[in-house]
Amino acid sequence: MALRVYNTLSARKEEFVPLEPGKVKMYVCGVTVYDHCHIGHARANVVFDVIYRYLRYRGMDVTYVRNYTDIDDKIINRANREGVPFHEISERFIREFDRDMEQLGLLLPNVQPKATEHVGEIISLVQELIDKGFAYQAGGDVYFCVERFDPYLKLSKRSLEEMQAGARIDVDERKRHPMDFALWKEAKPGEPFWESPWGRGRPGWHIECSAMSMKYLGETFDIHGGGKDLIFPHHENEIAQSEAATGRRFVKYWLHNGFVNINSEKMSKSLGNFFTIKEVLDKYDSEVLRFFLLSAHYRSPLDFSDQNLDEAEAGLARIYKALAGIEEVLAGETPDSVEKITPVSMKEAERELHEKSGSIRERFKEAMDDDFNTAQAFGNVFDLVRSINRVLVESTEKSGFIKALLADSRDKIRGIGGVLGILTSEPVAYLERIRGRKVADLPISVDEIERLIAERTAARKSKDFKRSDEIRDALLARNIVVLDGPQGTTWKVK
RNA sequence: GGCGGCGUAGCCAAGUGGUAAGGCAGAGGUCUGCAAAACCUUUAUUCAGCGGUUCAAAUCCGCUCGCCGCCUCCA
Repeated sequence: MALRVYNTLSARKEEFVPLEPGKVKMYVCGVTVYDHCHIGHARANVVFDVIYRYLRYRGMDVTYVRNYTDIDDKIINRANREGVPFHEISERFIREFDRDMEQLGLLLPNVQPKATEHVGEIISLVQELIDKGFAYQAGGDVYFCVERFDPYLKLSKRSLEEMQAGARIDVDERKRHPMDFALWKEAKPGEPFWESPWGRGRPGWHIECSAMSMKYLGETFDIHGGGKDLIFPHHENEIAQSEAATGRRFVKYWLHNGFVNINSEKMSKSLGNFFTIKEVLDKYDSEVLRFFLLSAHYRSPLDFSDQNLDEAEAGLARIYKALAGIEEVLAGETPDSVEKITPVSMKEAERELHEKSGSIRERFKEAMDDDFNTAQAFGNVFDLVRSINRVLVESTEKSGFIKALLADSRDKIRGIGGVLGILTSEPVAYLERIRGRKVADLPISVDEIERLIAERTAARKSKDFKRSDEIRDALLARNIVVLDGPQGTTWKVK
């Protein structure tokens, strides 16, 4: 079965055929480093991280490039506000970005180029556009001439007339057409600058991505990704600059992720309705956030709320609990491969698990091959989790076959988790980590809880259920739920 | 104003022509000293509404209502 991806350019799902068999060249727009990253940035980066992982899982050799735009008006504005050099701002937020992405468990791209380290390439590209008549100098600025590039707006599927009809576009008499955009900007006094054939200035926004993507991936490459809000103008302008310069198709597949919403409204800086990654990770485990971000299809809007995060936490815990249950049964054993064992007979639940475990990889591939349908993939995983739980409870005698079957299921779930960047922890450790995080917010210590539970266990032993229930109620009143099991009593935070 | 998207159970969310995945929450049962957890069963004759095409539609077409996005920096 073939991988199919939704291409913004054609507005339909297409079979994914890399330009060079077995090799994928992928560029994703990173961030302009002038502020902290919010959950919207987290989504974009997690989504493309999963796409990167999945392509590799599918056996492709992927070259993944993600840039830092480290020179831009916003960076300069912030630097002026704080009275520091612009690179102090960009360096600070590159560090912040790197830390956020590391905490989110992202794989590192192969190349993470910075705009300021590619000014030479940018200048050459601008010069080429001027030489070919697609750009013109106006004072110390250089503009791209949109009317000269016929396919302009093919990605966002609009026309120049439509764009101007209701739009508020800054009138700049130096531009030949109101939609012309800057490739190079003249430096105002006090602003950072590079020497160029047009005087001292800096790159415009957009040109850095054309220059860097083509430098590392070639004039034509497979995948270019980013948030939906980059379709216009950023990606549209990248197409114009790149294709005008090379005369060749720039990108084969354009992939765009949907927004994170707050109360159905786009999370954005200007609305002020955003949460930074750091804030959310103070409250939720990074795997919970990843699981949440992947619980909807990447192109759909995703509503961010505490309730939704709590539900994600509960869902992820369900998977981890099943894995913990398997570890408990195996008790460190490594059973033989399940294929090598022929059971004498199978109970209904075992037969079901055998079948579901046997088909899970195929179903995962099917879901992911359909435009990276992670939500569907989770459905399949939960389906398997239910079968695991059933066997854990119903098959009281854990034969070698059952152990092998459980170990096999565990390995497959972890394998899938690896592609999605979740389920990377030891189950018990994860569950304790989550619990510890919650208990830290309660006015009770782990020591005290365990002391009370020990007291209750003693009471139960002597059949003093009144005292035992008193303790349980007292703990419950402080949000601690007591769980009695065959192996003894455990507890969790409500 | 122009262009585009979305509307599936209490909530979240898959499903683009063949008769509604999954998660959370809820109810009943098994288990338990009683609970909880886990498991089992159960919760949408129906996919915003109204028409149309078809043997067959949540899925295709038209209209209406509601929500959102882009057109300005934005993942």
